[in-house]
Amino acid sequence: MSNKAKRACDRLLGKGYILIVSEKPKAGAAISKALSSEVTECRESGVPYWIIELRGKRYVVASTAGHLFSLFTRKRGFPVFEYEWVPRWEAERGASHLKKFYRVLSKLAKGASQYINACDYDIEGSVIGYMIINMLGNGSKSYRMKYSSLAPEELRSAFSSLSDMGWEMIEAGICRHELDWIWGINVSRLLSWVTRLAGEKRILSSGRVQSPTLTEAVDRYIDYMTFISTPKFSLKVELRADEDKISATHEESPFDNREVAKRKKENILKGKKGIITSAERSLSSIRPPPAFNLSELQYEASRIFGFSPSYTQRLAEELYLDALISYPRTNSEKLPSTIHHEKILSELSSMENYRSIAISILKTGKLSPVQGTKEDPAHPAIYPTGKRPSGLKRDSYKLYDLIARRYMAAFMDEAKIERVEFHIRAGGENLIAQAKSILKRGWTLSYPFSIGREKRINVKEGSELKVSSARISSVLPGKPKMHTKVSLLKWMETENIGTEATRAQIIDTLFKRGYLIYGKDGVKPTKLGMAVTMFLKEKLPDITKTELTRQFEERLFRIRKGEEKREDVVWEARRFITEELERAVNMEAELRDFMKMYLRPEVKCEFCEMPALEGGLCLIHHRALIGLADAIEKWEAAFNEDRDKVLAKIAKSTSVGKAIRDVAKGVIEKRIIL
DNA sequence: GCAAGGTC
Ligand SMILES: [Zn+2]
Repeated sequence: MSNKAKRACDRLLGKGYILIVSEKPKAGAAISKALSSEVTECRESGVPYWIIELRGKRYVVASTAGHLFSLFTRKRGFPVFEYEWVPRWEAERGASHLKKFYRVLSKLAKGASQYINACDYDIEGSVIGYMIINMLGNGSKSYRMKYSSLAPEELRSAFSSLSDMGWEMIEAGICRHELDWIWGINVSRLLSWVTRLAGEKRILSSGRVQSPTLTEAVDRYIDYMTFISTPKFSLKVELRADEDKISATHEESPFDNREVAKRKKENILKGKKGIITSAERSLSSIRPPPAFNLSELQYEASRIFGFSPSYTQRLAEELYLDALISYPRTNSEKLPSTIHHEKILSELSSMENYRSIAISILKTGKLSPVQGTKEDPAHPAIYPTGKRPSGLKRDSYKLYDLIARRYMAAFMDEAKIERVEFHIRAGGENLIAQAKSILKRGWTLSYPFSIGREKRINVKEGSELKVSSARISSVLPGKPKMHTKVSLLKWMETENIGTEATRAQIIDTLFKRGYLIYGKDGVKPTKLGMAVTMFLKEKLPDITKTELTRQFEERLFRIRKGEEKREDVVWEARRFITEELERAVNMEAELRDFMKMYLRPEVKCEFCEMPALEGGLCLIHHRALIGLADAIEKWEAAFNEDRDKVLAKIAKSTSVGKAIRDVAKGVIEKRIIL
């Protein structure tokens, strides 16, 4: 910025103004542009602000970059409840970029005659704006501007109907910060302390969101390791009709008993031939999926490209800052009509890859995209802005393409699929073969990632078939999948803990702390992760439950409605945590020994490195032994074989959990008894 | 140093 322009900005500021505080530079730019056609853009140390005149009054639209202040304590040890709001750049490593925002906002806030909090209209936005006005301002009157998208007409109407600051929402927001801080800092310190007593010096952490997530990963791992169920037997038959190969399944498959399956198989092989007795056709329509919210984008990018959730988030944030896509940290699956779809689509139509699709949408004349059910108080679903991407790295372009295609798909027709179920009679047995064909591609022309393959079978009623082969395989229904980063993220979403902006980050924290690692089947806990989880479960059971978040939300909601006071809620949390921690400290030796047992067990499990708890087994192998004892008779009946043979089968089966195989081997080798 | 929550 030239010195001349800078002087012009300073001169305008000298004449007095009302300060509008926005949450991010993009929002500030949008607000100033919506309110006036003559905007003076100013910049100090790289931080932009905008000056406009409206009906004889001067306004300065300024911006922060999220939270400028956070809770901080100087005190060591626990319990600790002495905290204060401080500028983040002073207190946090890695927050130095906020110093320039702090300086510009300090200067602008001092000279303002009034304030308008125009941060996102949600609980955090209320705190962000309030803190800036309260900590940096001069005490002048303040107002709230409420909008749920950056559409100019909405911003204009929000500006013309300002409300009071919304103190209840601010109080609820501050309370959220305090409760998370009190729980998180105190329990983290307790954990670190106990671990130090147990002879290991490390910084550990626990929190309302991360701890239930860790527990979920551990629980799933244990389920996976100890999985066994009653086997069933599928009977698959390969047939031929001239050129065509047809895969069919016995209509009673899977069978409970292998002998029964064997008899049927022999009947079919003996019969040698089959005949199509009937063909049932069914049509189904598949509606286009709605435009992405962040977690669906993370899910699909993981499924289709193998991107981790935090990688996807980083790429999406870069695309957003390049103005190629809209705000990505949204929960919304809705595309409101205030977005200029026609303009975006015609811009997309100038891009080679999207031309024919975008043109065909525009030709229909009705631009009413599918709407999803999920909502967001401050942002719509993710959509391309229409700006042409150039010079993007490969992965960034892949993600952009996914977003653009998903956006266009929302405007397109349903896809139509025909399924045919062929009934086959062979050797006196009834078989079924499934065919699937796509009658109309519809939206899948734009978003071809979720329709599946066609499976055509060119036969009709009365066609004769030859039996080529038949195969029995045992299956174990209900095998759990180990978590991946993205399935953990989905779990957090369904449990409604964390936010779009933080979930991927929090999962990465669990890895950074050394609680979780990636094994070949997915996410698994380390020894430390297991120790922390068991400690929390056994010694502080209330903290690992998502129930805590539910109670949190209820109390915060009551504060928002003015039915409860922040001080009372914080005081209660403080009393509760004091009691819990005092109780813990009184059992110092017990806690230390518990942690020691998990970190450096004196007596190890017969089969692994974990501590032996009962009968020489760790909790996982103990549970596996019980599972095996439960299942063994059903296996004997299903295979119609004696115990030794069945145990040998289980010890080799890759369908049961590893801990089940371990204990089966142990029983065979007479290291343990069943 | 530890939380969870914003955004660069
Ligand atoms: Zn074990």
